Amino acid sequence: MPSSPVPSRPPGRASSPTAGRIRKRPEERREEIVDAAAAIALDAGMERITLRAVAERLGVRPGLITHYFPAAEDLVVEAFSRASASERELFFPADERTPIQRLAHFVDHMERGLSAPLARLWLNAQHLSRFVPALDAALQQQDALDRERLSGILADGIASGDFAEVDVETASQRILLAVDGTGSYINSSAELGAVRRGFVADVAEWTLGLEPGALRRALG
Amino acid sequence: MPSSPVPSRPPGRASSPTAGRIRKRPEERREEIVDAAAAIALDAGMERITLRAVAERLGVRPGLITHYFPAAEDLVVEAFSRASASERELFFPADERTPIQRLAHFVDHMERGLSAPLARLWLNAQHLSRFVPALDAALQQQDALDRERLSGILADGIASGDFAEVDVETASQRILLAVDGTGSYINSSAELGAVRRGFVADVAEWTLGLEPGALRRALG
DNA sequence: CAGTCCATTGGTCGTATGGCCAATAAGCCC
DNA sequence: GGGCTTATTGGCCATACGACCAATGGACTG
Repeated sequence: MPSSPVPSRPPGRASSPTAGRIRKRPEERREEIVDAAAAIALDAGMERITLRAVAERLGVRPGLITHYFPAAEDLVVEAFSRASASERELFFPADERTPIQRLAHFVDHMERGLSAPLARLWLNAQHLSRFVPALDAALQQQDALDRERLSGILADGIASGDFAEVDVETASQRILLAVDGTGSYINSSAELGAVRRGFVADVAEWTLGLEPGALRRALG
Repeated sequence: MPSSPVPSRPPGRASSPTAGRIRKRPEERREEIVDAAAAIALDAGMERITLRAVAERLGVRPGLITHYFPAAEDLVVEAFSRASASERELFFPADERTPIQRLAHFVDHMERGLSAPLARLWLNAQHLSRFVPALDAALQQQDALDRERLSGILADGIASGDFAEVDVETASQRILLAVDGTGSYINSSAELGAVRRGFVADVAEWTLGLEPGALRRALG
């Protein structure tokens, strides 16, 4: 995710103490920092976003991170939003399939565990927002975006007659509640049973008036 | 929760540097420590269980906590198990009501938000178990106990004809998945809408073949 | 080419953590 | 009552964190 994996250091040895100083445009550097923090959040957890960790990943001194984010907490929040937004695209492909196929893709993506990093991040943020009000706000925002996307699919499906004429807002909230319920086990080492694996699909079919198995069959 | 809130210090001023040294039976002291840690976990979060915080709550020196828990992490795990187990009793009253009433009580207890501390603790543990394998194990154990309790109610209800003849294991897992989904919003400042508030009841009624509203009516 | 701005560095400070250890004293046993 | 076990203390250490600041030097402007 970081736009430049490691800043190319001029001659000298790899970690030469006299390593060259690379000056970048503020916007570019800021992007780099947020990207690095988002990457850390995804694969090590948000509490691992420290000035030192981010700086090291970028081959830069910790003070520089402080320069861009005087309050480290703000970086954490921004990193979450970025990581969350970028992962969302994997869930909701912007192609032109039918509503039921798009919903099936969404459900399937999760049953296969392809969203594990995002699920972990989500759980992480849900807990951490207990201590970081700004993160709570960012979480609500990202949640609203998800609900919006899902509601769009559901509305299309109801219009096309694929789904029963249920309240879109209720249905999307229920499905996302099922997603959260399933996701809350993401860090568990227990084997994933059929009930948990199929919960989102079951809830979706129940609340949308589909016959059991309809989503799985829609994958084609 | 701590059996003795603050150890009575002999004469002298409250925080006298020459405060008396109180020697307790190891088992008793150990209980005290776990209780204090559990209390901290419930109202401040498990990451706030530190040697110093626990020691201060007991009016004792941090080194004493280390004496009983050479690895602080073990205290965290034990504190979680204790807090979780003690809160469980509030959910599953051991009285002699009908299955549907017991289930209704369980659902109602949550809709009213009476289980907020436990929900927060649960979310806390679900996230933290990512980094603490022993906590993951404890979490699975507590989860199994919950499922056992709930399954007992469901089995009774099916036997009595109150619930449809569904698979008990599937039903209890689904209901607890709904609980987890709802609980994942416990730290959100967003107002709790009707959909989220009623999700557990809706899922329970759906999966147990009850008519909508049956649980709410069973409260009497 | 000289001057200015500010991105970047290197270093320091205060705080908090878990862990370790020797000294102390409380209470039990003989 | 004397001695022994060990619960408890007080102190120290290494580490990691966020924050702050003066000095440096890269790049742009005139």
